[in-house]
Amino acid sequence: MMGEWRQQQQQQIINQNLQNPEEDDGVGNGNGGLFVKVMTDEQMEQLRQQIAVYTTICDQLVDLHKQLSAQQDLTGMRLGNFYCDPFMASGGHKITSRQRWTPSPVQLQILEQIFEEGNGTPCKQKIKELTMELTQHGQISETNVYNWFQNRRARSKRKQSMTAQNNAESEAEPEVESPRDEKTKPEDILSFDNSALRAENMYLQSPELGFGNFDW
Amino acid sequence: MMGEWRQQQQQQIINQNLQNPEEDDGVGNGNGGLFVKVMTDEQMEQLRQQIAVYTTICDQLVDLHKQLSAQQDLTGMRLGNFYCDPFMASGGHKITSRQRWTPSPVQLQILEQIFEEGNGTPCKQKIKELTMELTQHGQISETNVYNWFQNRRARSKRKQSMTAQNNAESEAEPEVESPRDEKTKPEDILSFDNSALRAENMYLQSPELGFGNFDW
DNA sequence: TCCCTATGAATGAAAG
DNA sequence: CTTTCATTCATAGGGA
Repeated sequence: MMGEWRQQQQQQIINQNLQNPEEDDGVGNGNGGLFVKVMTDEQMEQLRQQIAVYTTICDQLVDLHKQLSAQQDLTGMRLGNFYCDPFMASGGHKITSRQRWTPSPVQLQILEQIFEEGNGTPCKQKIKELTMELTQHGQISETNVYNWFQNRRARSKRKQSMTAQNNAESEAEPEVESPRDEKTKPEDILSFDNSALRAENMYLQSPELGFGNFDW
Repeated sequence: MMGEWRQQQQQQIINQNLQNPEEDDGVGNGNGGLFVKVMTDEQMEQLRQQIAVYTTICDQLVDLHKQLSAQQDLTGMRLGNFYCDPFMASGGHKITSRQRWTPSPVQLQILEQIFEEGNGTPCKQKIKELTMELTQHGQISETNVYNWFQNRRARSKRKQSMTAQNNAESEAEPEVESPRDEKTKPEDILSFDNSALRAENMYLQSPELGFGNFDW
């Protein structure tokens, strides 16, 4: 049952944290791109483990939640959206003043995934479909989706050209500006499979979870 | 418990996260500790955010669970039976320690001067040049310059209209801003902080473990 | 220690 | 699509 949570798991988690403090020395100020960090295999492994721990935790929580909600899901509370419901105000105030759409974590995750899939500009039809799906996770309109993609793309682009722009004083421009989709990033040493993130909405719908795949 | 400090920051953190095509795994090989990875600041940031995403997910799941189980015991004893307690201090998880650029006096002076010159719109090219110049007076990136102008202009404008504020009437009601005390953070109904999590030191202590210890 | 203000940064939406 | 605007978030720094 839900009480099956292993405390030991916690212990284990905690034990994994014995990192190395130190490191920020010369790079204290955050100007992007010019500096690089160096990680040893060991550090990478540690990092990987920490993330794996999160994966596990999420997994278990999700499981727990499913059990719970299964045995009692008849109350007035909707479990689906635990993100901000635009109509429920806190402290009783401006119920309707939210003018700007704010993606819920789930929505964002989905959008991000679609975006990542490369198919740059989703056509009208797709947007419509997507909106349909996203609606299940909160208020959203097609315009929101459209704007989101527009912005996402524009910013992604800008950011990229900015990153590769740092030391380009000597050389004209390497290959910074490529006609390909921004789907391609310079080099992503650490690439997490966000399918695991999908898990967040899994507790709601998709029973299948992709927690095991952290193949980076 | 009177002067809590609200904190909500996950919302944003959750935002831009992964978007990388996965490629060489890099870490899987066990060729001894001599192998090192080089990461750019950007990549580091990305990693941070990815982890932060997990943190958030865990938080939310935990919260959801708590809501569920709490509901089982008794009824809405909590304020208004909101399933989410929007405000509540949390120990303050510094998941992402984003450093922020601070203009040096010289830089500021230069920027201010440019701004004064009226050319309100520093086109891209100019920004680039300006950045080049400013770099001689301290770390700075084009983004910084860009942001600076954006903010400078926006705030300048706002301040102006603020001064001309005539509708101090009680009924004017130009905007329906929250009646609760001014300083209270806006609705962060969305971000479930992990205070509850810590408060009961329940099953996990996820939030901090992820990043708190990994302060590279 | 706590709260407030100033301001760098993020981002939805709109204009161009 | 690209650039700009408006609003909001988050944090550094100051004051009591």
